[in-house]
Amino acid sequence: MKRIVFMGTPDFSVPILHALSETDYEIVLVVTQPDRPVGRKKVITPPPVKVAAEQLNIPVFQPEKLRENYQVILDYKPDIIVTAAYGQLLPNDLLETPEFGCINVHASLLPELRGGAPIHYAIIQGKEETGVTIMYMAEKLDAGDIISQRRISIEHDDHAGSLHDKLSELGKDLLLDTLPELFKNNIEATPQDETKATFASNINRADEKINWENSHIDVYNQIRGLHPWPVAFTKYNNKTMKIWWAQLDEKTYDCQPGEIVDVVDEEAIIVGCGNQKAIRITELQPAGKKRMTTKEFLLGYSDQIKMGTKMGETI
RNA sequence: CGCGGGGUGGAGCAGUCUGGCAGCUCGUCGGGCUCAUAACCCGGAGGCCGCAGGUUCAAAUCCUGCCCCCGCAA
Repeated sequence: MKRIVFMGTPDFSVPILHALSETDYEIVLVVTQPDRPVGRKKVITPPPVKVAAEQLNIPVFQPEKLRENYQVILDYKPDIIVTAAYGQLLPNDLLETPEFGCINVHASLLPELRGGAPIHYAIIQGKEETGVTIMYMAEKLDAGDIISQRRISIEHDDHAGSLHDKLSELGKDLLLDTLPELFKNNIEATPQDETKATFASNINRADEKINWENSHIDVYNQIRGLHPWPVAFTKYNNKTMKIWWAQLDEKTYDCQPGEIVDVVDEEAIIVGCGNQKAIRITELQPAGKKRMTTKEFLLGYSDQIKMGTKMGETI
């Protein structure tokens, strides 16, 4: 029976862990990030993979710095290390030790979208197709030789959340199909084409702010690419307003970027973008309030939404 | 003790500063109009105003403590 050490941290990794646990392979150890303070109240919270591993009665190891503290993993004598969104780079000692190597499940079609936020950026960049890649891990982030890939199309109304779930499932399936071939030494890995590498580093605050100068397509992709986390935002009346959901409006408007040009059926606020087209905001969240539909918002805030005023401006 | 907004019928809000009948929009129920309607007209139900204490003739409103939700920052 092959001995597997699984390394992962967020929700993306959980279905993969569960699937592995139902195979004939033995998961001897789960490595995940340490419990972290979460949210405003800083409640110490275990990562999803830890919760799942404990339910499966698998030992859990949570080094603060893997590079300085990995002997435990070697002691478990894994035949292979499988990672999926673990969150730390593996030291060379680990990469070189297991007989069948260290492989990673990555949520993009490498060499595109290397880095920590490939799902978000696949949508933000308006891609119509993405996928998952299983590759050997190299010292450099997400740069190892490709073992297998599987594609999936991005639907027009997909968002980061829906695509995340699909890719997690896809990655799980691909891993279950790939592992047997790997153990039979049936695979030949292909080096990545470095000239085609693109990067999707973690989302920062600036990436979440809507630039109304952009085309309505780009704005729409940004909104759905950041939904349901961390959510795109703009400014209105000098306060933060999160934009949870919107639709494209293909009509041409004579408008300034960010200008409110119309309110339709009392349930959508239409905001002009840089290309004279617009988006229809259908779900939003004013600062200090809960997420709500535009219809609900207008019941109480309609006097604050005036035609011709602009979103995105900090007064 | 990091900064800030908030808790008011089922939903979203006003009212609080300056104490004095619980208000708006929507939904809901009943009736009417209509070929018809999510449109329009009429009528009704639905509130411990987050919790506890204090001040007052009188508290959603002022004072004190607590709970909860959210936007930032980290």
